[in-house]
Amino acid sequence: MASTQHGGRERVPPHPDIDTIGLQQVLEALVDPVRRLIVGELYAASKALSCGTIELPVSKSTATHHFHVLREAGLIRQYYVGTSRMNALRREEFDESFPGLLPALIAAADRA
Amino acid sequence: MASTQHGGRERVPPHPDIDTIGLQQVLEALVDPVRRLIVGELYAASKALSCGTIELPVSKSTATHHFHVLREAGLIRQYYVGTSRMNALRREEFDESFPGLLPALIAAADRA
DNA sequence: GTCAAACTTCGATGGTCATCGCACTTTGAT
DNA sequence: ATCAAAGTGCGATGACCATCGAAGTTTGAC
Repeated sequence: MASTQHGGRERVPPHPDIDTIGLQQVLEALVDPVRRLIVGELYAASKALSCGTIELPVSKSTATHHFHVLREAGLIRQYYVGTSRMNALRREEFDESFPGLLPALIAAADRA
Repeated sequence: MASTQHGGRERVPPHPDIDTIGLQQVLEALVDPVRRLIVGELYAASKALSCGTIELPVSKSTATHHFHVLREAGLIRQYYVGTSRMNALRREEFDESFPGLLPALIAAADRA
């Protein structure tokens, strides 16, 4: 009865324009260590990774929440491949709006 | 009866070594907009400012709390001059431990 | 010594957020 | 058509934190 082929909600919610995102939102996203872990993995991989590929110290539902926050903050792009949800860092776009921020954070994380 | 000339607690608590400070602590400090406002003012002033000099949209007791957090995160140095508590950004020290982070944040804030 | 100025400290309060388990959906394979 | 895999959505819960007012402290001025 229900829609089988994306009749209702889109499978992946819309991604925000980076212009509409403020520093506050970005920092709120990146202040969480689990989310920084995700960003770090995506940064290191330099390619899209499925949610399951990234090992996180939290439950699946919590992980979903974190990916959601990162998407809303303009940090990652998400799309489906089969049953897997892929995540890619919006590296260049983000760098245009917040120059130097991501590299500085990655460097600080690596130094530790 | 009580100590008049710093007999008990020090007037200004000790400042942490920047080496002992992690990225997590720094981000927790800078995620608050009021604290970023303080940092921004100190950055722009390029000199120490008393607490009262910086206009903040919060009560005095809350302001005290924010300065406390910034000090603990290694971002500012505090000392007394008379009854005024002065605050100076630990700009160069901080830059050594977290290169590029402060400039990136200031730039992002200015862009808005 | 008295007073005001400039902060600090203390508790209390309220809101926000990370976390979880469980039920549900969608997809691909058998 | 079944089944397993991969995530999502939904309360509920607990912790943390920004905020305030009121009382206290320290200093400089008169």
